[in-house]
Amino acid sequence: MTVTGSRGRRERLRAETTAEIKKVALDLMASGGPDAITLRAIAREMGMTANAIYGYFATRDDLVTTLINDVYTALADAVDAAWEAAPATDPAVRIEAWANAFRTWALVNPQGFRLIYGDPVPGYQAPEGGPAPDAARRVCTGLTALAAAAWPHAQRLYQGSTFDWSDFDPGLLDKVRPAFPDLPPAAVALALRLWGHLHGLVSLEVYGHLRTQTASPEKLFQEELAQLTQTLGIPRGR
Amino acid sequence: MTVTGSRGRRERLRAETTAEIKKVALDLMASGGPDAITLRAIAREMGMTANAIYGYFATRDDLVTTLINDVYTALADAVDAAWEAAPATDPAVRIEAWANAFRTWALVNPQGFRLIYGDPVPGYQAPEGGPAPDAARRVCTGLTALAAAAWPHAQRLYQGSTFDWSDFDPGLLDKVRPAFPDLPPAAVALALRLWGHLHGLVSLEVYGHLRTQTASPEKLFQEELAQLTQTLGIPRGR
DNA sequence: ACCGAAACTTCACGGCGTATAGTTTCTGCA
DNA sequence: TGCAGAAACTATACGCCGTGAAGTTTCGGT
Repeated sequence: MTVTGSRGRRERLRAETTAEIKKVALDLMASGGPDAITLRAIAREMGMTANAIYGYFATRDDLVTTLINDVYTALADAVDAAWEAAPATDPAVRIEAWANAFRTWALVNPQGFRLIYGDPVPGYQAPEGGPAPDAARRVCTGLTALAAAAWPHAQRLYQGSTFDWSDFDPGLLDKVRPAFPDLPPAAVALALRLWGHLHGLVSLEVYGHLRTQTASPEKLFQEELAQLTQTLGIPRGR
Repeated sequence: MTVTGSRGRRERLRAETTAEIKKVALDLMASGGPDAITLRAIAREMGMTANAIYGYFATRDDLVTTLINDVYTALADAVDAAWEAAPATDPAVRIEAWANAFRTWALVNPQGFRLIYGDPVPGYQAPEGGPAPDAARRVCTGLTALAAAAWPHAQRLYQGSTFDWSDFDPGLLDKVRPAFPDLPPAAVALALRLWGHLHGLVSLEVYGHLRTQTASPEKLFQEELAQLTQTLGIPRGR
């Protein structure tokens, strides 16, 4: 009956319901794709009416934005964890760990990948600055860590390049430059190019465009990684 | 009043209406994204009832499949034309022409790119073997031409690789092997990897994921191409 | 005990794909 | 030339969707 106890109960119930809405939405997405995320289906699953959800999320797009944030954060956690777990002494292994974690997460959560990187849901309009700027930055920062690990060996590839700090988003640089003070602009460009390599193969695979052409996307991806570390000039072994 | 004249008229009207449906659908897509492709909106635009469209396409998905085919074919035409127009004597220029045509087409037709490579339309189910197998194969074959042009210089990168013909789709190989009889399996793997590189950067750009990080996706892409030809060991100039 | 807010329901609107049935219009043949 | 039949199209209906407005229930705080 204390003030905090009472208000705490209200808030706790509210938080629980919010969590259940998100959980049900993610379950629906996992089984039926992002398209299956509908307020009415969520409410049905929860034994409520669709309008009850408006007490927790202003619009469906708000809910979707929150989901994207959660899912994108989970992806960022996964790749960060893989990076941390790999030995800091072996850049090649670390880069491959990051990349394999990225691909594996995408294959395990294909609908989540679509939610983040594809057209999430019919008619969805992302908010200003993207639906999950923080998670996106975390992934980008992780990529920059790959680039930083590779940079001592790879910088020779960027002799003639003309990248400048002004080519990149200040918000990204705010996170990246303090973490890697010695890195030049070209290394950030390298990070984004790495992203392109990985994203391209993985998204072709997730969307089924590779399946029609090859039986072994896995082999393709591992070959990509092998060539990548080799091209960047990263020594293998400890 | 001849038999052929009469039947010709019917068929001509039918063909015209079919073409108008597709044109209106593509216009709607261009202005409102793939989501805007709805039978009711198309019919509204044409002064018809939505159900009238069922006389021309069995379901909405059938219409979408046809659209994907048309759009994918247009993309294939664009990249093929760029490839043909570039001098056969300079592989680096030819590869860059192909890649730039790919990116340019995607930036000019972002909604088309989404239609082909993303989740096309709410609830759309692609038919067996993909919506546009021929166009997809054409693009893949074009990529293999890039790989073939690069192969004499790049094959050293695939010394230890273990690719086999059985790793790839027979339907793809039927088109590719006659055209490039001397090419080993690893070269097809290279083609798919090239696809990944280009697709990754372009799709990140089209879906706005790069915009949040860099002001110059163009520079990034050109750098990618420069490194690509360099890595593959393709000599520049004639 | 009671007030007020929060949580939730009910009803309604317009949009969607599409199945069924009915209507108009045109073609080809006797 | 007239008419059967097919083709083109409309009307109506069903269940799905997001969402707004208004009404009802529930419950913590005084």
